[in-house]
Formats: sequence, C-alpha cells, structure tokens
Amino acid sequence: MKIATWNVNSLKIRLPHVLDWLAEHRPDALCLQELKQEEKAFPFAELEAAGYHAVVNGQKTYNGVAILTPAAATDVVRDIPGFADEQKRIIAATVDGVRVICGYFPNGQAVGSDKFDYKMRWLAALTEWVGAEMARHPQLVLTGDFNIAPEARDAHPDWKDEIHVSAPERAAFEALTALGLVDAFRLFEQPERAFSWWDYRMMAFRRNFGLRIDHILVSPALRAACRACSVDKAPRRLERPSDHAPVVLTLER
DNA sequence: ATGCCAGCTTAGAGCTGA
Repeated sequence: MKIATWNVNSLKIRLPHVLDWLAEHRPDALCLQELKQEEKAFPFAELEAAGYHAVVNGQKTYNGVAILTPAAATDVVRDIPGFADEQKRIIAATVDGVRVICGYFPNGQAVGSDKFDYKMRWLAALTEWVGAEMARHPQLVLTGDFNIAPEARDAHPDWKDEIHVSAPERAAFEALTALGLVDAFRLFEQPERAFSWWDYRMMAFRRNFGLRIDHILVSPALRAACRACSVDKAPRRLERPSDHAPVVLTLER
C-alpha cells in the first residue's frame, strides 16, 4: 500500500502534474493540500477518468484539502471536530482499513504574531482530536503539510527565520509523536539535507535551500509495516512546479 | 530592511505563502 502527500499550491494550476504523478505511481491514497478552490470547482471528472475518487474539503483562494483513492473512501470527517475554524485544513477518511488524516497546518507567518497564536491553538486542537482518532482507529496515518521542520537537520543550515523551526512549533510536533505517532521518513536511511519544500525565489531548489515540512506519521500498529519513505523531487523539476514535492510511504499490507 | 516568485482576487495592487 502506497500513501502520499503533496501540497500542490493550487490544484487548478497543478492538475496536469497530479494526473501524471498518479499515472506513474498509482498510490492507494494521495493527500493534497492547498487546493485553493471550492468543491464545486474540484476536477472530479478528470480524476475519475484517471481512476481516482476524491473526498474534498475545499475553500476558495486559500487552503483546501483532499484525499484521492482508487476506491471510494469511507467515514469522511471535515475540519477538526469542536474547533471553530473558517479555514479548510483537515479531511480524514478510512482507506483500506487505514484511517488517513490529511492536514494543511497553518503557516504561522512570524513567531508571536496573531497567525502564530492561531497555529498553536490549531495544533493543540489537532493533537487532542488525533489522540481520540487513534483510540478509534489503531491503524492511522497523519500526513500533510505540517509547516514544521521537526529537527535541525530538517532545515537548511542557512535558514534564519524562526518560523517553522521555533521551539513552540517543535514542541507541538513532539506532542504528536508523544501520542505514539512515528515520523515514517526517519525510519529509513535518508540523504543529507533532505527537504520537501523550496522557496520559488533565490534559486532555492537549485541550491537545495529548503525545509522538510511535509510529513507522514504512522501509528504504532503500522510501524512494523513501513517498507520505504522518501521525497520525490521529480515534480519539483517540472515546468511551473509546486514549491513542495510529494512524500511517499510504502506499507506492506 | 526589502524584494526576490507564484497564485489568488469581482482587475489591481495587495495579500499570503514558507
């Protein structure tokens, strides 16, 4: 079973890349973030022609998430239950017995800003809910654009901003791992300076000036089934790429 | 210190992203 996450930075623009990637990799679940479109604009027909169903939590201009699967996913939840939020950042569904939570975590803009406060409140609410989901669904994957580089090695040494690498953000990430979730990427040997996002500016991709902020976390019941996890940099090299690359987990099941 | 790029928006320069 193959589960992947990809922040596409506008599905309208990136649909050709997504269709090509689906054809090449045939994932059992592809979690998308930053659709930047409402569900009524979502390309259901094009994806269906490619052999994929979709569950969508859409929003115009900003945010928006979806899970693509070969067969229809079940038990869909949109947004964090009990957390009042205008922003469409969460969708969860069950895929072949695995609970898949797809999240577009808040950016936070700058440590100490209102947006940072929102990020921290959002993370607290998410963590409480994910704990409850894990109790209901022992086989669970939490994936998406976390907008947190969990450790020093997950950011280029020249990254100077505090955002994405600050102590409170890293503590929030550790609160998720304290639930028992494991960063699947770190179960396997990886290249030095392995990142999943590179700024469009300053030739950042060419210089590999990036961050690893897109993650796939697995519950204890899935840990032993993990066979591989890697960043696929190929789509970042295409014309008009997203600024993020997909991250892919292979499970033996 | 700011813009550098990219995508969005009831069309435009401004916001947001990371």
